[in-house]
Amino acid sequence: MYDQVVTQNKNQPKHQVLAAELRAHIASGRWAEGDQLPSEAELCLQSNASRGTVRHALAALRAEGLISGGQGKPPVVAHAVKSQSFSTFMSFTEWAHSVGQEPGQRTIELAKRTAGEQVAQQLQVEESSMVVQVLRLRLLDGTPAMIERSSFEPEAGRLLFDFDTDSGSIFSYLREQGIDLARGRHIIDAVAADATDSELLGVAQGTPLLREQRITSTSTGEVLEYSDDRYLPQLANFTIENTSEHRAALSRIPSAVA
Amino acid sequence: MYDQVVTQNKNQPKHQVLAAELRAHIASGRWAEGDQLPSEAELCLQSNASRGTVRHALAALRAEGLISGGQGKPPVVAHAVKSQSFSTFMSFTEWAHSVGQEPGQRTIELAKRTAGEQVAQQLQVEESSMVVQVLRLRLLDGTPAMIERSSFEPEAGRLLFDFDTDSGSIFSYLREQGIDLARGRHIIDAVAADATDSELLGVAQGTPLLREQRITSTSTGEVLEYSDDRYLPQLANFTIENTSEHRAALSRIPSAVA
DNA sequence: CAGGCAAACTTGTTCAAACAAGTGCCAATC
DNA sequence: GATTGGCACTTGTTTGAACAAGTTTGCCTG
Repeated sequence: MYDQVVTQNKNQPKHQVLAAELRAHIASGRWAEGDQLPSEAELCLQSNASRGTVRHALAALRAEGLISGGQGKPPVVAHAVKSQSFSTFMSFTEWAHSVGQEPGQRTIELAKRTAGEQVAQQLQVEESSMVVQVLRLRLLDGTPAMIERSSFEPEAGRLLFDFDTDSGSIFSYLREQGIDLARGRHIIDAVAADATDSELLGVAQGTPLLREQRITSTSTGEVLEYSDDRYLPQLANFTIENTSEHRAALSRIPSAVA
Repeated sequence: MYDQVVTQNKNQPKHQVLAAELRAHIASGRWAEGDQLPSEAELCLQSNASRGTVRHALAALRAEGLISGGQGKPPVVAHAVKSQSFSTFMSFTEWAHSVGQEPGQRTIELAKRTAGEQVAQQLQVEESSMVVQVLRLRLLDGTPAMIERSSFEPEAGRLLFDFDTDSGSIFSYLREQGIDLARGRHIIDAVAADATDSELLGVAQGTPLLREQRITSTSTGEVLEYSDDRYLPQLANFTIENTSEHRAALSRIPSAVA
């Protein structure tokens, strides 16, 4: 069973290292759904950590819904939707790889233009401000899967003119360039495929698409990106679990009556 | 500022009581977005709890995305999507009330019938098993907002024949009857309005609807309900936030190529 | 053989101490 | 006036102890 010694990473707290290792064991299938984890006492011995530290790591996994259980019994692996790391969730490319599919992208347009009303509102700039916009078709295993319309505030966006947007992940590239992409807000609804969508995805106009609007901010809250991603719903969905013990952070939000 | 003394509730741990009180302060608007919470030292004094207990409560709020911040500074209220409690998320009626809207419902049908392939699969029963099904139109402030198709395994479902399904929340009623509704799984995608949807919601067939498929289980994992809820997307969406520090429990899931 | 009870084991909660690391403010110096 | 350093304050991590509460196992008795 769990016999790997936790190695203290100087840059990372012990509880985070342990949580990551436990996640890896679950992700690798070593502990399958329904399997019981080692007891806290065992984890303490094997990780050379105090019980408080072990519990701290387990609490993180509980909050993610990865494990569950109750007093008197070691935790079990939940029949779990695996939670996805920040970057896996934010980057289509990374996500596709993580689910064993080949990501692809075709850039339709990269432009600098005035924001317009909606983009201005989301990026918290003036309507007449210049922003950088990208329109891309994203593919999974060669199949068109999603249309991505991203708008960037100009400082971050100008970096994209030095990047081959057909090569992969803008999110990863910007992070490599030192841009602080740290927070995301995701609004999920449904829209009808417009003319561009229908042409690129190869579906009829009006076809229901699963839309994710994503707002990406720095760790201090400055908005850097607003993106409108439209998925073919037969190719992807969003899934979450909640329990009476742990709230799901997902909220159902009412909109104004049209 | 925070001057209310935390009262120890014998049935609830101190850290949960404190977390609930902090949530209430935020929800009431007493602490607005961006406002700083009292320091941990102050919270310890005022709640008569140890620093560990205070941090435990704050950790829960962090995991929900309700507060954020870093070392050396007290937490601030995030520009937060408020997380919703288990029951608020699972019950349309309770959710509507929580967002200040008047819920309504009109039962189209309550029936006992054989499950059929998809319901059987989701409820983990045989296709020829009898299940109880409800079709309802749900309204917000008198406006049609959602079509709900729920299927219950027979033990729980038979209780519904003694319940006025036009009066409110099935979820709440079943819980009051002692049914252990403790876990939920939610799959969000988009579908085209079918003939029933279009008639009840007053939209054209093929209109994109935001679909939430919900599977409700007991705390030990027995599936009790499968529901297919279809929202008018202009009336509701699902929103979540994630950060590089705290994963969102929501996952993007690929489906098989059609 | 079945049921009940006690003991051992397990997780959940609370408290406290110590140290690390980050923030902010004030005073001194250039 | 600007910059730097020091100090007080703040949060983050780790450890450990004690107790509560739940689970499991083994043994004994009917």
